Amino acid sequence: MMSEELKHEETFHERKKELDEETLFVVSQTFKALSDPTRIRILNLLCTGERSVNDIAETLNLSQSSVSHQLRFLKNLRLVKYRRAGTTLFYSEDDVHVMNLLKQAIEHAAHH
Amino acid sequence: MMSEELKHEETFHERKKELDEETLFVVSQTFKALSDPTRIRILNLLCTGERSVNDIAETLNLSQSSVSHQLRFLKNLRLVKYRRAGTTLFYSEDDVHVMNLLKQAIEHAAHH
DNA sequence: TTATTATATGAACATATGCTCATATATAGA
DNA sequence: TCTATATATGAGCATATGTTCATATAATAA
Repeated sequence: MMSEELKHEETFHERKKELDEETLFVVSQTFKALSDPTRIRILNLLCTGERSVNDIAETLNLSQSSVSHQLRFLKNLRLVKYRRAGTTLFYSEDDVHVMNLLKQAIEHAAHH
Repeated sequence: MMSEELKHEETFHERKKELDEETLFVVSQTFKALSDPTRIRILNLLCTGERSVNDIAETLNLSQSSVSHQLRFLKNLRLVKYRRAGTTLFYSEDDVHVMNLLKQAIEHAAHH
């Protein structure tokens, strides 16, 4: 029989179910990125191809500052990348898997 | 040529790209539910079958109150449901699609 | 160099979020 | 009825979040 000290520990069978802190952090951060309407609109726009910051701001009717802040957020998570052309930065998607999660959710929501 | 008033409106070709407010709200709410470590742990636990509130709290080392609050949140979004057995409420998952999004993200995060 | 254009950044602010604590409610049994 | 157990709820609090405003930085052209 198990000792008192061990009775709350996981058995081999249960162990794989619990998520380690690293995975938990990455997953929550990923979904956090997709939990804001502004970021969703930006990512959804980038689905159609690369766009400059001002282009995004004008197309989505957002302030340049707001877009820039959100792009920094998305870039820190490596969900977007950019290339420079003179003074203009063209942002584009950089994580196929996360974009897929977004597309699935949009598809599902739109069909209801 | 287009009038000044119409120059910023969407053409037929562009229209389907922009998300309507309803879709935007549903998608952001869905991902918001998945953006918190506590809720992720709860949902991940419910993947293995129904669980009582206290069971969840003890298994995940969370307070009863915290679990109850989060379950209310998840229930409002219809991501979980419950059945009563005496004074005990057994919660279980109630949205296969969202659970799938979670599983995909966990799989992807764990493989890196 | 100076001016212009595009973008980034930090501070300030209002709102949202998640937790704890105390307490309320609900069901079952004695 | 009274008691015990399981869960729900509201208030309060600390922290996180997203926006705006003003300004800084970077690249280019004159």
